[in-house]
Amino acid sequence: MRASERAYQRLREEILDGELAPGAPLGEVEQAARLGVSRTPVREAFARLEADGLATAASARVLVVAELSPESIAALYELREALEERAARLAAERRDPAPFLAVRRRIVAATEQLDGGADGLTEYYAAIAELDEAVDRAAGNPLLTAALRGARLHSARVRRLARHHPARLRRAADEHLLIVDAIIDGDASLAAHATHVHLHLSLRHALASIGGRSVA
Amino acid sequence: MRASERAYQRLREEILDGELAPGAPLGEVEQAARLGVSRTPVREAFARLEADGLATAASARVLVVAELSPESIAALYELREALEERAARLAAERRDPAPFLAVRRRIVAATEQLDGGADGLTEYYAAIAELDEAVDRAAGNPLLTAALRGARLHSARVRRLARHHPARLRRAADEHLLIVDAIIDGDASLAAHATHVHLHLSLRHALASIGGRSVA
DNA sequence: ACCCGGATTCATGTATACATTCACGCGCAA
DNA sequence: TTGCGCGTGAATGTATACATGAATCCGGGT
Repeated sequence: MRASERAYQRLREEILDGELAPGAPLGEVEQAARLGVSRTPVREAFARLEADGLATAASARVLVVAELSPESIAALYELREALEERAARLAAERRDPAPFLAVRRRIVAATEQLDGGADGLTEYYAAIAELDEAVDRAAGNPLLTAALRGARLHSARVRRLARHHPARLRRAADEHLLIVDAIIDGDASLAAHATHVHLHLSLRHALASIGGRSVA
Repeated sequence: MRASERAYQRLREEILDGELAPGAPLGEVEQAARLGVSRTPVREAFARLEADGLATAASARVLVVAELSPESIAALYELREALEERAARLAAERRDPAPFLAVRRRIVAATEQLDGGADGLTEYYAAIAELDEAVDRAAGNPLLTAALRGARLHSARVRRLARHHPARLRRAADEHLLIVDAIIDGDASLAAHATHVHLHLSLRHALASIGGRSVA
């Protein structure tokens, strides 16, 4: 694999996992040394991270890991609402239930294994990721999918911050199933509204979970 | 100014203006020679263009100017609908009429000069750009603004393709004024619906104007 | 004549050397 | 003591040399 690709994925993972904390400075030489590549691929990785919004220019010449304040989390969910609602609506209008029937089974199965520790959690998130992908495919709008990709990246950061109780995950699964069923039924309006409700509750849980502390 | 910045802006302008036609290959050495810089800043410019969606990887190692088919235009307007409607709604809810009163005057003045040739057209688009900026400010959501920036970039390409008759521009101005008035009145619902209508009509005009030919 | 395989070539991918600019700190003067 | 100014340094910005690998073209075989 290309060195720039490895550098990008590694840095992205570290930012999403919180190993690189919000506000942490990103120096080319430092990261190049740490990752074992030259500055050139690191520069490219930095550029992609900045385009993703995971890194921001603190001043003219210093790049830092993007902040993650309650305000920015609220803004993120506002954006996701606009995008996911539209995507869900388009998916429902498509009327191609087959992939969603498959996703539905996977979500149900994953929910039953939620007490199985870390593996259960991983499978749960994988199932949700498959739902996202199915929605993107059905929506059939590459630009929308690209915009959603960025928003979901940020959501992964939030997810790690907000420790998810099994109770919340179980309820979230129900919300997801309602969305899936609406899409299967071709009920675009319900798909959109159910998506809205899900995001609203997710945001409320996330903000409550981090308790207002700015994770800078 | 940095060479990479100049290269990016120049290439972006040329893509938006159509001088670099959709499908045109972007070679590092070629553009570096043409722009009078080394490959390094050109690489950075290419990366930004790809992040903007103005360039896409045709194969593993060749980058081309992004296509602009009727399908992608429709997809673009679908994305803009989702984003602009939300932004207009947020702006209306903010209830800070002052900047919109100013923009309103500017749009009205620009509309009256629409027969004044190229200058009138430039002023018209500048007024619309000011409206976009005012909406972004009022929405107060940096992520939403960033997503809109990308979508509006693509719209600039479409605009150049669809030769705009004065009649359409005058009508578009009316649509914009309705949006502005809704925001001034704090009528979020009307602002969103008026935005929807405007984008719908703009898309219809654009598609009719380019007559279904795929501008690849 | 057609197809397959390998060498060649050229664009990209990476590393590194050089240029530039900004920031920090030290020293001098008021 | 404090403020200004210059020098030094360390970072980024740029250029270029080198490595890699994919696409093409040619030659041999079927």
